Amino acid sequence: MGKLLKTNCFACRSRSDIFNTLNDDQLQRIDCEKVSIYYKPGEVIFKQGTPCHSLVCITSGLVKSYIEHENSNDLIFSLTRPSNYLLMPGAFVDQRHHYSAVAVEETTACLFNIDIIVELMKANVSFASEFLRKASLQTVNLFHKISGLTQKHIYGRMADTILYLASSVYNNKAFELTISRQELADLSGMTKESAIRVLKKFKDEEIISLNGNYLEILNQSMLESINKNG
Amino acid sequence: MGKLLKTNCFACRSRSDIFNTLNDDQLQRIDCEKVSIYYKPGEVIFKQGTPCHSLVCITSGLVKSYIEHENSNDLIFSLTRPSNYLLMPGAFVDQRHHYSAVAVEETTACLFNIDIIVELMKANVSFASEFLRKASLQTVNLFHKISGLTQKHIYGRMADTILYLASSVYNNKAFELTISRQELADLSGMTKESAIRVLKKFKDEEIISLNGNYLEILNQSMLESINKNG
DNA sequence: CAATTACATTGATTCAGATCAATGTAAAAC
DNA sequence: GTTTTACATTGATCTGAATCAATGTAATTG
Repeated sequence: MGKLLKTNCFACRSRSDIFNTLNDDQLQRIDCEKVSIYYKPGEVIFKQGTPCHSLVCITSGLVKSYIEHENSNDLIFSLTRPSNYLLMPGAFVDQRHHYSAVAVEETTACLFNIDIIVELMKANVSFASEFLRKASLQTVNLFHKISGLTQKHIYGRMADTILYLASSVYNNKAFELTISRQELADLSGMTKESAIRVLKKFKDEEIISLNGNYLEILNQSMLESINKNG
Repeated sequence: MGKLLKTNCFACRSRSDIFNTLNDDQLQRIDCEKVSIYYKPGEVIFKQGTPCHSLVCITSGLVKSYIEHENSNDLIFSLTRPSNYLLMPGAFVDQRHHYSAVAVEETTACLFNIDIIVELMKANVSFASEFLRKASLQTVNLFHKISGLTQKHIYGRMADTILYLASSVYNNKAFELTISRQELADLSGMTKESAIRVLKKFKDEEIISLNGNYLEILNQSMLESINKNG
């Protein structure tokens, strides 16, 4: 599970902006300490319920973060691209992961021991407040997710997912999906069958075009309206 | 909306434990700066979408925190008792409240300007890390809430709510409800009518007793089992 | 290249829980 | 003490989305 890689924090193009607050000595410290790992699609980065040791920064690829349920579908609450890291609120509560993280595409990530991160937060106030800012952003996003899941119907939820993919994951109105229909469903809090039916409806109404995994938003404003009202 | 009260942080019996990390000078600072307010049941403490200026510490009473939806029911994600404060992730993101807070019982609260809180976090590492710990706990609780809302049926969700009320709100297996049936429903992510029907079923099955607003848990283990599996 | 395996699609059916519609109850206001 | 108003309860009906059941399609494997 994961192949070791050689990397350098100073030259890193996928460095998370929270590390910009560190001075050279501090950056040196995490550079020495870090472990860089390669994951194949489908490989587990960490699993819900397990002890939480490391801060994970994604340096290439795509990762899904999801809440696991015993006899029910997973709920993906976030897809993470390079320069972002996987937040671990459990690190400050019960030292357990409260969700699972799995590579969706080929992924590389740097792991930093959480004790060193805590140490740096104590030594560097800007680093700590940047960290709190990111943690708060995640919480705000969770409020948004709860809101969507409880208030909206499947059409609105899928519209939200498509807009999220275009704006935050593939950064384009047209993209080749690297996630499955099941994952599209898990992102939208519905079953695979419902996801397929909703996508078909959007296609029939020429809101999107979809051929295999190639998706293009044809009517953005309609999609936004469905997201808001449906 | 709210009557001014005279209080003292040093002698306060309802002081949040995050303030225990402060030295006397720092405590003096927040004591001088704070504003203490009385709220009647139903009064708004802050409203979703409005600018976020203050950290709110509850010193007596009970407060509901809920996500508002335009044409749909509210979703209460937390009830807050004294010694706890209302977290405001928006303060570090977009300076907006992402949920509303309303007094359920007669409530008093102390408001601290967020700038002073941020200043103290910079001056006092323990205070900052205690703050991050509380924020992380809230996030973990939100994961739990999402999980329950998407995975469980109404019986499991109401069982969760009753157990939450007994363990974290009224601190007793038997209690006089100070929240309405609608609020019970908003806590459990269902309609008022469904909440009433579920409560009736629990009563018929002698899992709880319920007379008016007096609720008693008769079969705790059954309730836990429904919470887990239903 | 046939066979296995994983993923995608479509239709038929079911059901949990919402909505709609009264009616009951009790506290507060005049 | 009657009226108003808010909250609680119950039953009937409806419906969105899940589940169940095939079948289709494409990629991988021996």
